[in-house]
Amino acid sequence: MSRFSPLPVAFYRRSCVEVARDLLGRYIVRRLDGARLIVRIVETEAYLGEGDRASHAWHGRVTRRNATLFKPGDVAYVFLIYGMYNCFNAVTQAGGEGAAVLIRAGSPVAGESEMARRRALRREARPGDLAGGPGKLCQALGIERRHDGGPLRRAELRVTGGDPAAPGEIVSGPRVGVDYAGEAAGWPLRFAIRSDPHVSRPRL
DNA sequence: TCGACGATCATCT
DNA sequence: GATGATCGTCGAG
Repeated sequence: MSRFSPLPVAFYRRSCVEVARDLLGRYIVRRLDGARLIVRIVETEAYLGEGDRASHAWHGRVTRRNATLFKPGDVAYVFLIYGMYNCFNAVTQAGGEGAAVLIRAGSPVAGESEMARRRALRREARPGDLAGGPGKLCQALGIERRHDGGPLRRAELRVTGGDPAAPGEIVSGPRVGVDYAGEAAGWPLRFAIRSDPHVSRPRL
């Protein structure tokens, strides 16, 4: 598999946690107004589905907002958070389970100046400024609600083979921003490439 | 119909 | 460390 060919459907139809780890190092390739924006995924979080209180699929509840979560793997789940930012997920597993992987951070590979423009940075970019957080990443890559439900294998937006992280350089810890989720808040479902400067805060 | 809230971020102190 | 921005969605009424 080459760095720029889309990951096959079968890649996503595995356990959510497995996919979350395997997505580290892969590329998100975004075609936008003739430009090509690329980031390498350096941080992910697994959201397991109905048994996971932090998941939008908690309790198996299906609503208009989260319907995409229950599709079979290989589609994007994009939702608006705090009225201002989007979050980009890859839906995983066979379908009907509500399992997905949140893409929390990426390291810019190509199109940095366009990303900086989209992020409206007022100062020189420091590591993590462009895509070091789920909201930032979507802003930098122009990922919006209209991508919700779309396959991750289109020219407009795709996830490709990239430069996968070695298992030994993967670290894990509790997920960010889910303190309300009781026991699930402590589950080590956040994954990142060790010491990568573009990983979001708090650092793992 | 309405009130509460969130898988965040930038900008303060 | 604390706070305000900002709005679609959900579930209660």
